Amino acid sequence: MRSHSHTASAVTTQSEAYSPCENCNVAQMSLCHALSCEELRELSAISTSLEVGRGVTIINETDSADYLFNVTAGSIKLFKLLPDGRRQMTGFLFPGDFLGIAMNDLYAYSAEAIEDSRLCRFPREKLEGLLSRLPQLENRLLNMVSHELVLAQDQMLLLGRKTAVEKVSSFLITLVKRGGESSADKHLVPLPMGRSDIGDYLGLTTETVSRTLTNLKKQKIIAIPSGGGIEILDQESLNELAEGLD
Amino acid sequence: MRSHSHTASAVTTQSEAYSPCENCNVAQMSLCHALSCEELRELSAISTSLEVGRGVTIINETDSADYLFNVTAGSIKLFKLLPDGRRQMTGFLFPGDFLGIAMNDLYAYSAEAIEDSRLCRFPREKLEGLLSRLPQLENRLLNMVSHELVLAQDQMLLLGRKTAVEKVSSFLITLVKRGGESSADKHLVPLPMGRSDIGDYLGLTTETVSRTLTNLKKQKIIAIPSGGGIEILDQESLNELAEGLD
DNA sequence: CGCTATTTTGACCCCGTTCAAAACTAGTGG
DNA sequence: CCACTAGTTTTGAACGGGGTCAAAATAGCG
Repeated sequence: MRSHSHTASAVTTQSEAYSPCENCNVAQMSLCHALSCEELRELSAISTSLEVGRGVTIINETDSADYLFNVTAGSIKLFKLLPDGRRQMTGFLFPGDFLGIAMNDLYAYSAEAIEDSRLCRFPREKLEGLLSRLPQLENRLLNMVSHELVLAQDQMLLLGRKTAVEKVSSFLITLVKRGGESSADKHLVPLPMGRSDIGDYLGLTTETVSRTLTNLKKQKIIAIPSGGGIEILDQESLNELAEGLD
Repeated sequence: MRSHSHTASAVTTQSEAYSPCENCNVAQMSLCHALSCEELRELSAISTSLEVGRGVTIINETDSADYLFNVTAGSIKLFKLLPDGRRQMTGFLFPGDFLGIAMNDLYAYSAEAIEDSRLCRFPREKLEGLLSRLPQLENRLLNMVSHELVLAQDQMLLLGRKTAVEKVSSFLITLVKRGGESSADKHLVPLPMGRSDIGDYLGLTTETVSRTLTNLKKQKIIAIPSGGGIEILDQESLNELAEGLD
């Protein structure tokens, strides 16, 4: 039905380098959080840093799940496909997030770089060996996965029960919350992904996302500056729209 | 808008008894899986067995998340609500499943017994103490949460991109897979929850669920015997319908 | 600037919702 | 065993939010 053919070049085009954990910019938010120096050394010993260009496929749904990843720069999209090409985004990842969750040793989703990105890669087998020896690390991973699960449940509520406006408003709000610290002006939200990606994340079509954004713009709740991103003009209204309070 | 007012009696009506872990019927599928005798003894020391009647609320979204639970008998529904009453089921639980995932020490969803059920309850604080001393247990929990996350992602695909027939067919198939071992005749699936619960799980209305089931019945793919449950007559067709292959 | 991909806008349509009523089902008590 | 009630499920008819298809506008880029 629809085609998403960016996956042409498969899992290649990845330049490797010695893992620079010492000056990692996301250590506080990533897997590595709350590890001792010694533990961090052990973890860094099994990790590889790699860069991927925009549009490059990092993992493929149903491929053998040999690695776990931690995003250190850029942004990544996760998605699942139906046989006829319909696509559902299961998440957008930013620095500090991890990916590679598996089911029966197979990846549960595909992942692709939205823009040029950098990742930290851990061989699953070696990491699991470490997990059994470093309870801190395992606990950290448990917390991260639990957090993911809670977000997934929020997304179910959104997908199953919210209207188009509510979906788009909710989406903008989560982006604001995420990029909170990083951006100087908290009200200008970067939008590295395209309308079609957003649609597939919210269970809408590209057209509906576009129409809804234009409506919000007409109501002076947001502004859409050329050059990408969305400016939040009326966060209060947006919050209410997101929860269906009018 | 809509009301779901079974929650009248809050978290009461729970008869407590000394935890009978020794003859637990779900030890192999639950948290307790893969623990040594000694570890099991420690776990059972902090657990309380409790029974809840049909319709009783076990936990409430946004309540302080003081306990984790393991279902040992019956069936439980998990859900989230929007301010105006719209409801999204985030899961149905059966013996062996656990609940109590939290976000900032608050439960992320409400839970209610679909039928008379039994649960094993663990105080979160004590359990977390155990986790740091029993890596086996923490690993087990990590695996269970990861599994939940994968299922949640499947559900996102369903909610965001599948049609009504595809949703209902997928739902029936997951029920078949779950109750696989327990039921003598694999083709008779028990349906303890009502149509409205199913609707709120699939992002549909009661009416659409009903209509879709009647259609499947007319096509001789399922049968709806009086006395509850659904009989799968043509699993092959159901599988194809679930993936949109026609 | 011209070429391509993405986004926006417009017109029409359909799947699932909504609203309403009828048919079941399960208790409860005479 | 039937009558009565209350809840749930099914069926029907009409509507509408978001999808589909198509074309115009805009952005990105060599």
